[in-house]
This record gives sequence, structure tokens and C-alpha cells, in this order.
Amino acid sequence: MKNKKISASLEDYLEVIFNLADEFGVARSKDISERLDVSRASVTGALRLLKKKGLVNYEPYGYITLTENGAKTAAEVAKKHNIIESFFVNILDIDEETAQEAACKAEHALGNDVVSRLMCFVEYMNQQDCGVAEDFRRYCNSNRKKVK
Amino acid sequence: MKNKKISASLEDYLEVIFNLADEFGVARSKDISERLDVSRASVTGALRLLKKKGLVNYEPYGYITLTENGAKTAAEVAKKHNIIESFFVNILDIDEETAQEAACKAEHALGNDVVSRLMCFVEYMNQQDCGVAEDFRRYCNSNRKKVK
DNA sequence: TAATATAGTTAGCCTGGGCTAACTTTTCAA
DNA sequence: TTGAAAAGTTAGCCCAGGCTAACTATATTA
Repeated sequence: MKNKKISASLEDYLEVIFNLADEFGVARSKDISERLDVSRASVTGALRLLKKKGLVNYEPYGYITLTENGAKTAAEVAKKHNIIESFFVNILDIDEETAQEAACKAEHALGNDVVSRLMCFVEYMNQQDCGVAEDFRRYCNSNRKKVK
Repeated sequence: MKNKKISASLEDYLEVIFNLADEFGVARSKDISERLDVSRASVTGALRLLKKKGLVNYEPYGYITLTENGAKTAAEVAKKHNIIESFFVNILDIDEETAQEAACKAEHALGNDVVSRLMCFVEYMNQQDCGVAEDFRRYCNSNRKKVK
């Protein structure tokens, strides 16, 4: 109950459980293992840890649901992911797939302070739409030879 | 010799060896342990791994230097760090210390493709100096109540 | 130069987070 | 309704990367 910090790996598990529940109404162990590309045994192990930390309701062979705390944590991670991905795609003009993968890693590295600033920046750039984004794209393309 | 990927932890070791060598001409085990806040024993372990990967020249009780490959890798990591930190400080207007810490984590999460785009963006914003940065600062401050 | 303080290593331990193989439970279709 | 397939668990393994305690090597200085 007092476990504040959680590992990147466990954050990933929480996030896919959250997404699966959102998409299908329920999170199955098999699907978790496929999304994260880990074995089913690893999923079982992670679920035990998450249960110990009070983030998941889980009994062997039972349903997998997030606790209130777990859902809160998962939602935060998912939100970070979206903000970061949106920065990569909308401002840096990085392709969807690369952005998606990079956001998956960065979401564990950036704290709330940084991410909320980033969110603010993305908002600002979007609602400004003063041509900065397009201008940057041109600038960037003209310089692309320099990029290894 | 064929070891492409390296862990975040080992990247950290390389980076501080690189920085210490730059600052003092030599990297001592004690200093590495202090900078990374790990035990001296952990440093010894890491040095053995790095040697095995051909990234440091190291013999027990001997000098610690980077191989050519090690220096290249370390320089890349350090460069990533600088670009990311610069984005945080100069564009997002995050305070130095927070930015420094966040960059330390993000440098392991972002690939070259993303970082080079980011570099490009920072460059663009700096040389533009079309008032976007200051304008964003104002925007951000006026909205700060909304940020938890 | 000998004694001690500092630096570095080794041995042995722990945890997280993977894996496979084998087993158990559940589901579903004949 | 029962038996095979699919899903899930367990046991036992491995590795990275931490740690402490105890040892060894090096440096310092009285």
C-alpha cells in the first residue's frame, strides 16, 4: 500500500492491462503476453508483483482487473505516452511508428513535471499554429543531409 | 566485439568515465562510484562487463581508459544528454537541476533518429528567436494553475 | 621505511525480470 | 458430457546489476 515507485516493466504491464480493458472490457493473460512480447509465465509473475503492490485484483485463473490505485497509475502512464507521442508526431514530425516506440520508452523516463510542461508546449504550438510547425519542417528537411 | 546494444546502466558508466577523463584526465573507480551513487564493488563489476564488450581498457588495480569504441559510444550518450537537456532548459524553460536529472534518464530512452530531430528543433528555435520561446513562457505561466 | 589510511577487488548474497518445460484449469466443440 | 485444445500456473533456471563484508594492493606520512 505504501509502494510509491514502480519499475518501468511493471508500468508497461499496467498500461497494457488498462488498454486491453478499455478495448475489450477485460484483460486476458494471453493478450498481455502478446502485446508485451513476453512469455505467459512472465505475465503471471508480473501479476503477482502487481497484486502485492495493490495495483491489480488477481487470483490464479481469475479475472484481471485494476484496483483504483492501479487504474490511476495506468492512466498517468498512458497520458504521458500520449503527450510524448503527440510531441514527436505533431511537432517533431516523426513518423507514427517510430514515435509510438520512442514514446513507449520515454514515458518511463520523464517525470510529471517535465511531461506537464511538454503538454503545455504541445497545446501552445497547436493553438498558435503560427506556421512554426510547417516552417520547422521545411528547415529540417533542408538540413537533413547533415543528419547521419 | 559484436555487441551492439548496451544497457542503460552501462551507458551511465561509460558516460561518467568519459566525463571524468575529460575533467581530470583520468577516471578513478572511487569517483565513478560517487557520481553514480553505487558501491565500489558495483563499479568493479561494471568495468569487467565493459571490458568484455571491448569498451574500456581495464586491468585490476590498473588505469581505466575508454577504448576507441567506448569513447565513441560515450560521446554519443553525452551528446544525446546535452541535446535533451538543452531542449528542456531553453525551450520548455525547466530549471537546470530538474532538466539535468530528466536528461539523464531520457538519454537512454531516445534513439538517434528522435534525438537528431530534437537537435534540429532546438537549433531552429534558437536561431529563429521569433519570440516563440518567450511567448510560450508567458502562455505556460498563465496556465500554471491547471498543472497539478 | 614501516604503519596506516585509502582504493580496489573478491566472494557471496539478493531482487527483478526474463525464459522453458511440465503441469493444471478452463473452454469449447463433437 | 467428455476429451482435446487453449489458457494459465508452477518450478526451476539464467542474467544483470545492485549490495555488504572481508580481503588485498597502493599511497601517504610520521
